[in-house]
Amino acid sequence: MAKGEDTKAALLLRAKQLFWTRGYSNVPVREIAKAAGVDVALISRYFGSKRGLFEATMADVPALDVRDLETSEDLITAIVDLFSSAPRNGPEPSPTAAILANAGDPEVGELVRLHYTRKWQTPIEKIVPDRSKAALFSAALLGISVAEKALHLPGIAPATSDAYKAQLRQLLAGAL
Amino acid sequence: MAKGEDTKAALLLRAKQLFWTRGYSNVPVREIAKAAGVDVALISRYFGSKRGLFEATMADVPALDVRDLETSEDLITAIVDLFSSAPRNGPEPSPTAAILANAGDPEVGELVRLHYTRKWQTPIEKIVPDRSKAALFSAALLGISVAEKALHLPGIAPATSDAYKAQLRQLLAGAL
DNA sequence: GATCTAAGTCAACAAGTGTTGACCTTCACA
DNA sequence: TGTGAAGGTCAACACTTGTTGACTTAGATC
Repeated sequence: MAKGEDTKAALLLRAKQLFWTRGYSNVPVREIAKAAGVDVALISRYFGSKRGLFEATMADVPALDVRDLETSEDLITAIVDLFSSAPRNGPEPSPTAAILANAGDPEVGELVRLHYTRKWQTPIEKIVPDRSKAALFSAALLGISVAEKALHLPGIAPATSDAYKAQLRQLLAGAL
Repeated sequence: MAKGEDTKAALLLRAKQLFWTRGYSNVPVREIAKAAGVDVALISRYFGSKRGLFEATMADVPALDVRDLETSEDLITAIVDLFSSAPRNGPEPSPTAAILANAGDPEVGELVRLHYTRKWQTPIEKIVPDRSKAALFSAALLGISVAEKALHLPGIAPATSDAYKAQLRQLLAGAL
């Protein structure tokens, strides 16, 4: 039973992998369907449209959880942990990559930017009341995450390294 | 005379404006030609192909000039100056925006990433010998520039403000 | 003025796009 | 066994894409 839910989930997973790495308009729906082992028409059936499928992938991204955090120091620790604990080569690519790949897209760019502010910047502002500082801080974080997980720039060490952690912590502390 | 050069320049300018904000594959060549007030076929004639035109826009970006810089302090000052002196609403969008909009593109992504390392990260490494630190530093810069010039995120003050400059300087200093 | 070349125009092409509607299959339930 | 719906398949649609080749125009050179 509930076979439909399985194909829905398969489509969603493949859509994340493709949309978030290559960008919304660079991925034909036929390719998503093929990767999911499913017919194209089912995308329209289950998600209404290609855009509907994309929206579903973004809706699936959890917001930064700051409920247990009090000070800026807590925030930095949490973020360094987050960066070093994230599954490095899992099947689901980083949502940060989604920003890089889609923020410029005329069709879904606005949606992506909205999700970024809602789920990342706004929570940070809860801990860092200075709006300008919080914006700068989260922007720097975005850059680092993007460079590491989407750009694959040379020179960025694995985030598990202690030396890297220390450098990251130092950079973040300087921003607050 | 040299009317051909004029249309070439017009095409290049419009291509920058469109490619760098919306991304390579989101911009049809017909739209570029229309914006330049020129026939589509001239893109193929003068630049060989759509991709050739894109490459021309990237080749036009100057590298970060670090010849007169010695210390990390010099570098920070130069960058803060660069950020606050850049024409904010000029016709040419920031090359940083080009990275955001195109780094994920399967067709031109590699080219864009190459330009980023060549023209931005490598010069920074000349001043900041620690490769890992330099990478983190330039990644943070990328994020800030992207957030300001391409994402238009809320909360990022105009870079001309003295308070913003001070915050930026502090963040950068923390990274080095 | 004739001639040659650079510059520009136009229509068409082949390929790929998202979406739809008609059809088939499977299976629980009466 | 018959019926209904849910899940899935297939071919076709209207549209947009980058590129090309044949054609026309403008300007300099002799």
